[in-house]
Amino acid sequence: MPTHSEENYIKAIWKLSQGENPVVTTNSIAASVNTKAASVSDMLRKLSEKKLIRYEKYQGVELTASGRKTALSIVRKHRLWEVFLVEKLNYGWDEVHEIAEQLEHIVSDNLVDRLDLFLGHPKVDPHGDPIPDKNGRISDPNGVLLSSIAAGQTVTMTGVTEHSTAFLRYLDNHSIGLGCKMQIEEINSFDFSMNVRIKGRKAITITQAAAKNILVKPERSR
Amino acid sequence: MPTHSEENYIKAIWKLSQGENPVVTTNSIAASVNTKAASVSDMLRKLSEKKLIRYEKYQGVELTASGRKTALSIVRKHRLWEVFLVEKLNYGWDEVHEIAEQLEHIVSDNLVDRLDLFLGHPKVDPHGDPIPDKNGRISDPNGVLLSSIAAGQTVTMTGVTEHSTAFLRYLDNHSIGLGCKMQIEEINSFDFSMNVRIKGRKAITITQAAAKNILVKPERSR
DNA sequence: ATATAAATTTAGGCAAGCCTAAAAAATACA
DNA sequence: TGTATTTTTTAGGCTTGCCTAAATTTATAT
Ligand SMILES: [Mn+2]
Ligand SMILES: [Mn+2]
Ligand SMILES: [Mn+2]
Ligand SMILES: [Mn+2]
Repeated sequence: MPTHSEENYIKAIWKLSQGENPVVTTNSIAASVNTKAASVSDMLRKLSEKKLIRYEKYQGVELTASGRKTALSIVRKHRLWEVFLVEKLNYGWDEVHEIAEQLEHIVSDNLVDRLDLFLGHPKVDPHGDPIPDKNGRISDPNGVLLSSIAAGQTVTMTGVTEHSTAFLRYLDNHSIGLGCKMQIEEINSFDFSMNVRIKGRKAITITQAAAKNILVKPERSR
Repeated sequence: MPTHSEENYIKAIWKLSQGENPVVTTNSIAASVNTKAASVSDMLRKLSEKKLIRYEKYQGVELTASGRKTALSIVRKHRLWEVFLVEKLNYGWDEVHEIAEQLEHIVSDNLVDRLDLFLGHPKVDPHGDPIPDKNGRISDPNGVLLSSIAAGQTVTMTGVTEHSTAFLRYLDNHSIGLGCKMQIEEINSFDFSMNVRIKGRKAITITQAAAKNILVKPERSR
């Protein structure tokens, strides 16, 4: 059984490996788990001995199959608990991360199964991130960046790529959330901000910075 | 903030102090938290420095007001999570202890408040144990031992004083649970076992050993 | 009152996780 | 291609929480 701390490292490595490059650096892990690079080196040696990562000194690190399985089990718990907090305890999607960060370490396979059932087998968490199944299978993030959509298209919001409280509150304040159906009316050619109309509301402007962090699914076109 | 381990010690000391003698011994704590007496001595020094306990070497230990408050906050979380597990996730009352033992350490006052609300402000946990309020006020255990009841009386079960899986399963197998209304038909003078009829079922025999661990409330007599 | 036994504390040590400072390797760049 | 910079690892140390063995205190029983 990995320790609380090992789990945090494994999850961090998994997250960092989701970008283009699956090989993860010591410094990026340190930033991610809020420690110093020296502590990361210690931990990498340990995780390597436990065969959870492949590790060559100075060459970065990659999860093994076993490490990936561990990571996905933690991600599954994290996201299911987030659903619980939002759906059952009425938390806002900007408030749940810290608590889920703790709850993800509760050890009981059976508990996860029952929680999943209680929540109705949700497919995504409150941020639109897919929830891995109990075998560690996870679907691809569903959507493309809003910033890549052309004027005239209609899209439905499916997720965010940035989870900061500031950004999520910003979306709340503009009443933008998962499932919003919106039409891109115009893209300002100066700053690439978008004029967007959300189904039956007055149009709003979304800066490109924001649009780069919003995932949407285009209306199936013909 | 107390650590995970400190919380377990504080809660153990509180539990042990609930008997007749509020002063708790090193060995009893060791047994309770599954460590050795030497480790307990270490921890007592530390808790004493933090003013959570009053501690005189060789003289046993007592919680301070601050320690008691800490203990009751953990107990509150433990019992609320047990209610959640039984009421919402359909666990049996014999299955929840280990998981609640972990969940009780999740840090978030707000979470506890919301959980309490979600559960409908329960007054007792699945074992009939009272749930402290957010200010650390806790009501007395509600009931007297079934073994102290005279033949002829009618009582309602309100709790158990033993939480082992074996005992709780034994009660399940006899369909004895919280809220059962039962009439003591006869007490066998040889072994003090009780013939008990549960409202509308055939009579069963409860050994004195079992009756000593069952809490009941006598029907208000005249 | 002693002697023995039991309970408790102290001494010394170990593993996990973290840290800072110094050394070493990799990379950038002139 | 060699030097400067950045990244990473190693060395040495600290705290927490645990352990065993030894010392000390308290309780029990002649
Ligand atoms: Mn975490
Ligand atoms: Mn999420
Ligand atoms: Mn616990
Ligand atoms: Mn309970």
